[in-house]
Amino acid sequence: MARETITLRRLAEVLGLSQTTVSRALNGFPEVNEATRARVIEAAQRLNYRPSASAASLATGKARTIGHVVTLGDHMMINPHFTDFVAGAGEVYARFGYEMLLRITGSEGEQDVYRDLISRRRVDGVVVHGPKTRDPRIPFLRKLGIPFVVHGRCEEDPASYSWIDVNNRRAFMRACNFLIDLGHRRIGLINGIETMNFADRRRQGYEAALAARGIDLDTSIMFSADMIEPHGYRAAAQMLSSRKPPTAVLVSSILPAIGVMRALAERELRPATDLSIIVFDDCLSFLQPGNEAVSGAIPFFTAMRSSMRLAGRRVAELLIEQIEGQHSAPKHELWEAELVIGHTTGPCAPAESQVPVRVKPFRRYS
Amino acid sequence: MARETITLRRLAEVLGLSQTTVSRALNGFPEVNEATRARVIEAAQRLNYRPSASAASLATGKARTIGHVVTLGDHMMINPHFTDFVAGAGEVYARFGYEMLLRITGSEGEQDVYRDLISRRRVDGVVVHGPKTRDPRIPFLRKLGIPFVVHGRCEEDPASYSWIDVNNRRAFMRACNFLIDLGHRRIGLINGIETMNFADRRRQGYEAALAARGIDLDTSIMFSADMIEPHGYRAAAQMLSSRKPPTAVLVSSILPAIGVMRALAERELRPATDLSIIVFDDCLSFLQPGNEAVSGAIPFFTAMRSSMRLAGRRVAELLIEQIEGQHSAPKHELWEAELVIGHTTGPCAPAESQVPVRVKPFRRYS
DNA sequence: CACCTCGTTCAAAGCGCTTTGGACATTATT
DNA sequence: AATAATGTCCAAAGCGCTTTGAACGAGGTG
Repeated sequence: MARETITLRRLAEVLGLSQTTVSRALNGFPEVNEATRARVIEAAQRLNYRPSASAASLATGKARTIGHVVTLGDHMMINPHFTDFVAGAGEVYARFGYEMLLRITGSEGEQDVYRDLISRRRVDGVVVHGPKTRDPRIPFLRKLGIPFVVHGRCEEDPASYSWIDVNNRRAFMRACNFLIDLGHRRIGLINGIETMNFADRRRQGYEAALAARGIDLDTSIMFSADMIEPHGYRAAAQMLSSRKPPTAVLVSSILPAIGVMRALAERELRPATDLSIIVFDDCLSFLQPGNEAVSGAIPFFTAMRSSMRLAGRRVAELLIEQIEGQHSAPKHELWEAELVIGHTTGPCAPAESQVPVRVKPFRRYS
Repeated sequence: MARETITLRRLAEVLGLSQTTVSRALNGFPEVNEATRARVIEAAQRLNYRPSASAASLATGKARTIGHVVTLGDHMMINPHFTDFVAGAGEVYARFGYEMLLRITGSEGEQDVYRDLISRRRVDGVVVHGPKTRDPRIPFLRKLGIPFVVHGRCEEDPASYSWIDVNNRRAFMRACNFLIDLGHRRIGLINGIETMNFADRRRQGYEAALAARGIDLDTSIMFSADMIEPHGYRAAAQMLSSRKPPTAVLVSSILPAIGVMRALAERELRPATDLSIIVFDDCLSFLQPGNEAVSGAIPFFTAMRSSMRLAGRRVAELLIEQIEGQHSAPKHELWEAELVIGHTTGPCAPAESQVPVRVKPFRRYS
C-alpha cells in the first residue's frame, strides 16, 4: 500500500503509450481511440493512479480550490451558522471536483489573507462571508480581478459583483408587522452587530414597520451585539426588569433567543403569554432540524427562516459558474425568509395594549 | 493591480541574479550574502512577489496543507463543536504557514476521501474527527503511512497513533458522583450516539459510578441520539412524563440540554429544584463564552468543561510536529474535564430521595 | 608561489502534469 | 492514382519552483 506513488509517466510506460495519450484518455479528450481509452482507464484503476494535484494545477494554472476566509468576531468565535453554510457549499464542491480551503483570521489583515491566497495561486476564487455595510474587501477583490461571490452584500455598488442575500429588511418588517397585528405596541429588538450589513438592514426593517404604524422608536429596548446566548439573556433581563417592559421582542438569531428564554424562566415568565418572541433562525440544523418543519410538527420558536445550507450551495454554484464560464454578468439573488409560526408568539395581553386586540388565526406566511 | 503575476524567473532577471540565489535568499539559506539577501527581499516586496504554491509543492513534494474530513451525521449536519475546534487548529496552521483543506462527506466512502486527498498529494497529513469505537479509518491511514492525529481515540491499539482525547469516562463518573453526593439516586442519561467512542466512554463512566454506589441501571431513563436540541427535549419530556421521573440528568452536550430546559419550562418545572442537570459542554463559544468563566460570573449550567478550541490547537501542533519532525513515537494526551458548578444542580428533594441528603457546599472541582 | 578553504553565485536538471505541433496510417475525395 | 481529410498517437516544450554539483574569486597556509 505504501508502494511508491505511480505517476503519469510510469502509467504510460506500463501501457506502452505516450503521456499525451494517457493524459487525454483520462481527461476525456475526443481524439483517442475508445479501445485505448478503455485500456488506459482500466490500468489507471488497477494501479491506483491519481494525478498529482500540484502538478496539474501548475500545468493548467487552475487550483480547483475555493477559498473561504472566516473572520473571528469579537468573541474570537466562528459564527455557528457557518457550519451549515459550509456543509452546503461542500456538497457542491464535491460534485464539481473542487476543494475547499479554509482560512481563519482575526479581523486585522483580512485583505492580506485574500491577497496571499490569490497571488500564490492557491485558489481560483473566494467566497466573502459576513460583509460589513461598507466593506473594503469588495473593492479590493474587484481590483484583484479574481472571481468571488458574497454571502450577503454591501451597500456600495451591489450590482457590480455576485451575491446571494436574504431580504433581511423585509423579513424584520414582516415579523414586526405580525407582532403589531397581534396587538403589540412595545416591541424590543435584540440585533446582531450593526456594522454587519445584515444586522443593519434588519434594524431598518424593524424601524420601518414601527414608523409605518406610527409607533415611536425607543432605543432603551433596542440592543445590538454579537449573536450569542449571553447577549440575549442580558438584553432580555434588562428589558424585563425595566419599569415598562416590552410585550414582544424581535431576536436576530436563535442563540440570543435561548438567552431570552433563560431570562424569562428566571422570572417565571412564559413565552407567548408574557413575552412574544420572533427569531431569525437561519434554520440552524442542530437546533431546529429541517425535518421538523417538513414533518408538520409545530416548531418551538416563531421564526423567520432561511436555509443557510441552501445559501452555501447556491453561493458555491455561482462561484464555480463564474470561474469556469465565460465572463458573464454578476448575478444576484435576494431570498425571502419564511415566517413560520411557533409557540412563542401570542396576542398582546389586553391590559398592556393601547388598542383593541385583533387576534389573527395562526397561519403560515408564504 | 491585475498586472501579470511575477515569477521567480522575472524577479531574478530584474535583480540580475540567478533563480537559485533568489530562491535561497528568500528561503533563508545561509550561503547567501546578507547584502544580496536584503536586496532580494526588498525587490520581492516591492514587486509583490509570491511564490506559486503548486510549483513549490511540486518541487518539494510537500503540500503544506492539512486535510480535515468531516462526516455529516444522521441529521446531515456538522457537529457545531467543530467550529471551535477548527478555529483553534486554524491559529496554529497560520502560525506555521499551513493551509487547511476541508472535505465534507456523507458517511459512506470516507476512506476514499482520505485516499484521494493523500494520493493526489493535496495534503501532508490529516486529522481524524469523531472516531467511532472501532473505526476502520485508523488502520486504513496507518497502512497508507501518512501522518495523522485523531481527535478522540479508538478502542483498538490506541498506542499506535497520536491522539488527543478528553477523559470522558472519568468526567461522567465524576459528574455522576457529584449528583449522587447531592442525594440523587435516580439519574437519567442523555447521551450522544454510542457508536461514537466518546459517547461510549461517557456511558461507561455513568454506569461505573452508579454501580460503585450500588444503584441499578434503568434503561428507561437512558437515551442515545444525535446531540441536538430536539433530542434533549424529547428525552426529557419522556422522562418527566413517566410515573417515576429522575431527579437528575447527565447530558452529553449543551444543545440537548437546551432541549431539556424547554421540556422543563413547558411543565413549569425548574432546573436544580425540580431536576438537576449536568452538561458536558465543551465550552461552546457561542453559548458559553470563555470569558464568563474567567470573569468569575457563575455560569448557568453546571458543566463538565473542556475546551474544543484548545483541542484543535493541540491536535494541529502534534500533526505538524509529526509531519516536519523525524519519525517520533506517537503521542497521546488525555485531558481531564473540569467540573464547574452552575445554577442547574441542587440537592435531591427529600421527598424523592431514598436516603438522607448530604448537602455539600458548592465548590469548584479541580 | 602553489595549494586549500571559504563564501558566494550559477547553470541545469528535475518535480508530474498539460498542451502544442507534428507524424503516420487509414479512409474518403477528386 | 494522387490528394485531401480524417483518426490516433507521439516528442517535446512548458508551468514555476527547489536543489544538485560545480565554478569562481578572495583570503589563508605551507
